Amino acid sequence: MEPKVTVDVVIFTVEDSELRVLLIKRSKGPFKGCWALPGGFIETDESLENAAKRELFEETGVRDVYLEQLYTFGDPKRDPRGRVITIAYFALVKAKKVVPKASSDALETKWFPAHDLPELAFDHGRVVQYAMKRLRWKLEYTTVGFQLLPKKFTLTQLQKVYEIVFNKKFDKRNFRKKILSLNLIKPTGNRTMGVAHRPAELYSFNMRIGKIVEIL
Amino acid sequence: MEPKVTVDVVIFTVEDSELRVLLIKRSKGPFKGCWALPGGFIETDESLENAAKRELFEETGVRDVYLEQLYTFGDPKRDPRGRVITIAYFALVKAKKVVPKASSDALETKWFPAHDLPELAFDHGRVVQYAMKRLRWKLEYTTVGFQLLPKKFTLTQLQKVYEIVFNKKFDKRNFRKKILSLNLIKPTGNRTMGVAHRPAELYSFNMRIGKIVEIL
DNA sequence: ACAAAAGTGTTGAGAGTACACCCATGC
DNA sequence: GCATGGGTGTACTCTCAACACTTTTGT
Repeated sequence: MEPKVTVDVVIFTVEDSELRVLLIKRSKGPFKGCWALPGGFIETDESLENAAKRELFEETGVRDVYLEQLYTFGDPKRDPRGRVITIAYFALVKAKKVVPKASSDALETKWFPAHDLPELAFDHGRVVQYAMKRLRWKLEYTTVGFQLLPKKFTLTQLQKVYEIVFNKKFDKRNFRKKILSLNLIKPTGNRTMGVAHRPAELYSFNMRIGKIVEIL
Repeated sequence: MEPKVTVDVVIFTVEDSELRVLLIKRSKGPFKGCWALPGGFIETDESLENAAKRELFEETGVRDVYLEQLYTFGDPKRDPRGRVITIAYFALVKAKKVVPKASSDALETKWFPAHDLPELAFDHGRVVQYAMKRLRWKLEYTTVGFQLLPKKFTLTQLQKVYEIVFNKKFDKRNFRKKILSLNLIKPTGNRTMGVAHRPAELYSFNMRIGKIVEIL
């Protein structure tokens, strides 16, 4: 008896000073009506990464975002239908690009605050916890954080992303000193406009979009 | 058409000042007669981790060693028989404990130097490369290194493990200062005996066997 | 003028790195 | 007594953390 294989994707974004996860309300199968991670069975002749990209696109309409394999969950009892193994991925998207859509699997698709999730189907609660641990690690030791921001961004926006993910404040001067010393971003010469205070310099990431650097 | 699912285990040890990987010579199926990682199909009602432990025990006769999930490889073309997804694990064992055995899958079981491997079946070459990257990382940021040593060990033995895995020399004084400042090990009061030079203090790991600590 | 966020330097503590000699034992 | 690995301290550099005020804009 062969097991079935699915991919599930933990899709993160930062919006309104909050870390959010995209969930779907299941329209069929076990846990019908329950919130769950977007995902589905892999197709023949489709690599695991492509399956994850396909699921991501079906739920959010975005392509070309940061995506990495997270962990494979295979407890024999994790799905009441029988043996189902899931390869979990995690993705970072820019909030504005996403148009959550309903699909054949989902009655509804919605962003939830990562720190206040509903009960999830299967072992998806554990999967999200694991993804958040990985996200913190990645933000600390690589440049994935830029994936959550638009092409041009202010240092304050960047700092906010870090503060939201780590759920703690950083010192403004130290943060800026550290970031600038890494030579990963450069000022564009443009500034924010129409704000009721001093305008901020807009920076851009030096690397080609999607390139992730380890900063150990 | 459901995919098949296997687990493969990259088993490392350190012996004779060398990092080694355990390989089997395949007795059947594709790549018959070729060297490959130990592994096999998962059984119904067996968790992924238990499947990996079972494979490890079948090939080496050891239990209760360090084992962690590495990555899942699922390229549609990785196995000529059809769609086979493999969940790779990596394990660290103490060389002396292992009695490589032949098994139903293997004509022969042998340790190979990690830096001089033969051509491997499937995509196992890539799997081993990935495992070595993870091993270096783990050794740098956690205490898994102790898994490769006997209960009592000298600081020089410990340093050798690090030098072998990283393939570079460390300064003796700095290494000892660093290790001792972490308070992970304590002197046992015993010393090496019968050596043609000054005997060395034997240390032991503070934590219960198998406990891994992050040292970020 | 006032509210609101942008921007900017210095100091002290701790960690990492480089480096050379004496010690205890077996033969 | 000599060969072999065991064991030890100091000085410099660099990174991280703590800390407060001035600037620019819109209203």
